[in-house]
Amino acid sequence: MPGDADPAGLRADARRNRERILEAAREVFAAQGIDAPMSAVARRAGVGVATLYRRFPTRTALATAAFTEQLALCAAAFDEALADPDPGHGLYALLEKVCTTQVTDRGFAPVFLDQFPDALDHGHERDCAEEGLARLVQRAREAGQLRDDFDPADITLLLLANSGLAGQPRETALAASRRLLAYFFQAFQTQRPGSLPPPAAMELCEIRRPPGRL
Amino acid sequence: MPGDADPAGLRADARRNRERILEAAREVFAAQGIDAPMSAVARRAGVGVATLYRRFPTRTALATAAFTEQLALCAAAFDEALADPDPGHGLYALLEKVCTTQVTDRGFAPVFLDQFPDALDHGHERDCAEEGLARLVQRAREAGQLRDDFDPADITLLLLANSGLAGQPRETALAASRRLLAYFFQAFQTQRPGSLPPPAAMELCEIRRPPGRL
DNA sequence: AACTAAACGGACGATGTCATCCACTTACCG
DNA sequence: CGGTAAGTGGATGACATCGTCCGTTTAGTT
Repeated sequence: MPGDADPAGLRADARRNRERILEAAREVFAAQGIDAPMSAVARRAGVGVATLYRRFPTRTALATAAFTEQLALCAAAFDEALADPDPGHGLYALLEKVCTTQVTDRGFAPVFLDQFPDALDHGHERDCAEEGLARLVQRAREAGQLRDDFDPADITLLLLANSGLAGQPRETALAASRRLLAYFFQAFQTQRPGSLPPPAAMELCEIRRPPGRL
Repeated sequence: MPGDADPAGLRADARRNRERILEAAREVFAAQGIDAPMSAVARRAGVGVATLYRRFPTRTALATAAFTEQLALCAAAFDEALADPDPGHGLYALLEKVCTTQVTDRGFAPVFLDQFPDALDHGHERDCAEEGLARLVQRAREAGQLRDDFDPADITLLLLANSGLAGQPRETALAASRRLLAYFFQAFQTQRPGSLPPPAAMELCEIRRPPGRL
């Protein structure tokens, strides 16, 4: 993918502008959502649109680069979760981290979901993330911290549900996300007599601009 | 609001076209989301854009009119829930109905949430819907079917979370929604030692085009 | 059948975004 | 310094959608 070509090879001023663009993109995307006008990003960065397009040929390239840091944080949380001796706690901490970011940064959710589970890969082999997640779930289940009929797809379910909270004012969304997570985790732990409806294999990258403004 | 002026006063052909437009709007909105081009609706209805705009001056007017039927169904479910001798069951049935519609009809969620709780009003006095919902919750709690720290705002939370599932393929979304609802209800019923994070008072009508396409 | 007001639909100007082009500027190297 | 390639930014054309205007068609009446 162009746009993330080694920034070290750039001239000093270009590298400076690249950073300003990324910062502007984070701000604008967080505030207006992922499909804010490119020109708005350029204006905020104090550069011309040409500079923006030269550095990041597509919106996707820009968004991906802009949220690399957040993605890295998620990946780190993923590693932590895998390393945590208490798998249930590790899983919870991971999901809390991701949910918080999803709900705080307006534009992050689409980027993240689009890249998921690659997003959590972060230097691991391909498919390692998905596998690691499965392992995390398995360990938590064996530790008696997840009900038997829990399915890894329920993670996806949680993340999608959480993404529905984005767009609320920041504090509200944060509070809502935490309560949602708490509800979910209590349900994840408590086995109940009746069986659950079957899990659905969701296409995470298929997140489409659902709500839209009225 | 114009657009829903008594259709009975219209000429026969105009009334016919009005129906075709509404049907087309339901189809197009369901398929492409609420901000599909107005011209697409007109084309599908087999009328010119002028006809569309004459009948429904704004997108909101069109969307509201198009989903009136679904809104009425929700309102009916609301009445049923209030009448149900088993308040827990009534509440569940109501939410299942709303969640299913939200997830099935792409464009319904924004319209519904924008009108909520008016949407459930349906002939009652203003604020009656919200009050009725509170009563429903209260009754269910007294019947021991809801935990003590359940908050009416958790209904909102559930609806928003469910709206995050829209945009998935129809069958997937349906399955996911049902599983989500099951998880939620188990959590709603099961009191647990630790306390929940506080509920957040969410602005339902503040649903903004969050995800957007990457 | 003839008349008229209602209804129609395509054309059109306005607006906003995208993404490229090109003439000008500037950082870096000798 | 001075040369030059990299970098820049605004102008620009392509494109899509919006919402209105207006000449034409048609339903309903006499």
